[in-house]
Amino acid sequence: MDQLRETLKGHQLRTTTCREDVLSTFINKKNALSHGDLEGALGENYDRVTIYRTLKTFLEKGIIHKVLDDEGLRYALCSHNCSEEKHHHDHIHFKCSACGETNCLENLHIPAVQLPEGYHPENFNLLIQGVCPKCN
Amino acid sequence: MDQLRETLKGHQLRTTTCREDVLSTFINKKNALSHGDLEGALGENYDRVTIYRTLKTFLEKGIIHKVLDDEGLRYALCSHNCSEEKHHHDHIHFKCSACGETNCLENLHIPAVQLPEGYHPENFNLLIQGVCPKCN
DNA sequence: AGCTCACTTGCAACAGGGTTGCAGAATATT
DNA sequence: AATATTCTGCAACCCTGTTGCAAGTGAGCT
Ligand SMILES: [Mn+2]
Ligand SMILES: [Mn+2]
Ligand SMILES: [Zn+2]
Ligand SMILES: [Zn+2]
Repeated sequence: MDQLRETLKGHQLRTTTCREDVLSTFINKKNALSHGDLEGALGENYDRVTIYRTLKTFLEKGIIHKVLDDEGLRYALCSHNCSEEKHHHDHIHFKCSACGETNCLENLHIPAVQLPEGYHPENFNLLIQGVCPKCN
Repeated sequence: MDQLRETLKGHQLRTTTCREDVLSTFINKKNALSHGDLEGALGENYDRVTIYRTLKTFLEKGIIHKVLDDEGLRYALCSHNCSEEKHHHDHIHFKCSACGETNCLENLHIPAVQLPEGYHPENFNLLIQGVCPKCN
């Protein structure tokens, strides 16, 4: 609980109950969350718009990162300390077609790809869909 | 023009001007297109809903495939003959942050990944963002 | 060519996701 | 406690995508 305040403070963010709750939701549920997920978990306490703005703020500050998905965006905690300037994510995301959860596979990073002449890659995003260990 | 009819017929689809126009738009522009792109190109001729339904039909029949994107879905032609049952796509998509175009890199396929025990992968989707040859 | 039936389209209406402006509330600082 | 700054809630709005239904069209057959 004080951990949360530390994290927020560390990113120059004021401590508000909404930010604490959103952050602790990300920490408790381990998987990637959509805005809808958060609204489901916290919707009675906070306005939709506030949750949107909290996500946007967390994104900018490097607290969470986007997770691509074939049916809408999700977000997950940045494990390493990402900053406002630099997100460094080269890990793989796995979406289970059975339980629907999307998870970061933090220690599996995306293999290097030899691109043709002239391409300057900056950012990689690999989503693998299939069945996760819990569901097979 | 007769090529289009052939393709549609080959997928058990009736020939309609909307389907012909959507298909030829995909063929002419080489890059991945969103519904909005198509609406921009053909919107005066067809209703939005019809374009949505055309995309859905083409998807189901294996004429086009989804392209993941951090700001909404796009679609691109399937190069190999995909069917209603089986899409086989393991190629990389590249999105240029300068011109905004997303393209299939058909001959670059996604490198194999060694997943931990218990994961059963079925589908891979790799999006690389950066600057394309035209824009650097 | 004309008939028929199944499929396709346009329209209207709706649901969901996401954004913006602004006034009031809460936070951090003094 | 007073202040400046930031954050929240609300309302309004736009964009994307879906559904139901009636009218229109395509393809196969006579
Ligand atoms: Mn991740
Ligand atoms: Mn492709
Ligand atoms: Zn699962
Ligand atoms: Zn470019």
